[in-house]
Amino acid sequence: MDRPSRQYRGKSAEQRTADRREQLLEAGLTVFGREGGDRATMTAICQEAGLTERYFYESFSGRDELLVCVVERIADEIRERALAALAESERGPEERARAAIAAFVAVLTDDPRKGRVAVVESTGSEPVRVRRRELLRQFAGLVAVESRELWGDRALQPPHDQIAALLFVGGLAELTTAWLGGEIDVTPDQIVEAATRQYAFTAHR
Amino acid sequence: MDRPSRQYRGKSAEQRTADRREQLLEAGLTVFGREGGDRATMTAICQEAGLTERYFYESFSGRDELLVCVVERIADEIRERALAALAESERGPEERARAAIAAFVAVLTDDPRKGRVAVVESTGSEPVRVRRRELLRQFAGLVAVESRELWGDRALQPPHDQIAALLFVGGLAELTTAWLGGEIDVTPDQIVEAATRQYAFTAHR
DNA sequence: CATATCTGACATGAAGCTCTGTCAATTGAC
DNA sequence: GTCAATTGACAGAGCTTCATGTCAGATATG
Repeated sequence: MDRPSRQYRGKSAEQRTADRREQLLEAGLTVFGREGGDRATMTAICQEAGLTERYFYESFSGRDELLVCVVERIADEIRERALAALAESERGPEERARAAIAAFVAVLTDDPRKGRVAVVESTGSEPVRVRRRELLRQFAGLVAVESRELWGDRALQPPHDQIAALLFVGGLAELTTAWLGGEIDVTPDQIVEAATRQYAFTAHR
Repeated sequence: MDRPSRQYRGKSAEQRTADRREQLLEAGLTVFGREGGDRATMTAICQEAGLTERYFYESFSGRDELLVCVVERIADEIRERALAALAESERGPEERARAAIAAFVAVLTDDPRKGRVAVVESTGSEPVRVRRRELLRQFAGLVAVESRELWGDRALQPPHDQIAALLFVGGLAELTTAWLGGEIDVTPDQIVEAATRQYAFTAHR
């Protein structure tokens, strides 16, 4: 009933809980990105985090909830950095698009774990896949809205804008996957260039 | 040492083995497509096929080998029907591309199990994912080769043709996924149309 | 019919994961 | 210093799957 909460190692109960949650998310990103979705078990993540399973349930209901959070944080970062890139960019439509795409690719290349999780492993387990789809649609919507800003009257009308956005986002994901897997010999710049070119064509009429 | 093989229910030992293999592949397609990659266990597949685990090992070394075979058969069918569509089509480059794309989409829509397996579930477990990537690259290469036939001198040079092909194939997969999941309100025709339009633009200079 | 092969149902053990519980050691509050 | 809160290590039950084994009944052959 009462709350026998007190300081421990100079931190409040809330801070400690938050710290452990952060440790678990970080460990989840590491294991998920390194070992893959199959081996990203609660046991493995707890071991990586140096915490007991008990603390897992303190912050998450189970494996899937954590993995979804991991994916979500990456999506947040991509969104933030892409929007920031758009805010900074003041040039023409195509240049603005290029800046946003470059920001997206940069997130995935700066931290390989994030790249693998976001683009490869996020399609593994069902709950994560569902969330991935929602996020992708969200980005597709963002792309569609931004297209209207960029192209004005020449922007596509629904549902053609959604179709174009999905074609664009899916293609970029596949291309990034191939690059992350070392299966195609291209530079991140070439990826950005090709994606920008395609976007510039498909996002308006 | 010797081969105590004989007829059983009017079939030879080889036929019976082949029949069971076929049953398992069919059951694998059904379970894989209905329940998803997580639940497509050997146990479940054997139950669906009405066979014992013993016969599983008769034809496959394990779960992954069967799932890879399932994916491969779908890929074969897509390849065959796409090439057949190209062979029948005698019109211009864009029309030929449309015919091939329509054949691809048709395979996935004629049998929803195949659609889900090929486009959604094939990204689940690692060995299947690896095979999926190989097949996608193969198709991307096919797209690249065909582009050279279609566009001649105006076709892209390596690695730009591979980049364009991956952007195209990945986008088509994502769009098809959204459609199969009922997340976007489009018709197969619209998918074919949008994909054709994009292909016609990105596959040459 | 007699015998060997083939089949399908069931049993079994090993392994991994989830989730709960126990308990000694550490740390902070009084 | 004393005591309660907190932590981390570990044990263990329950579950699912994998992989192999057993065995009675069905089927073909002579």
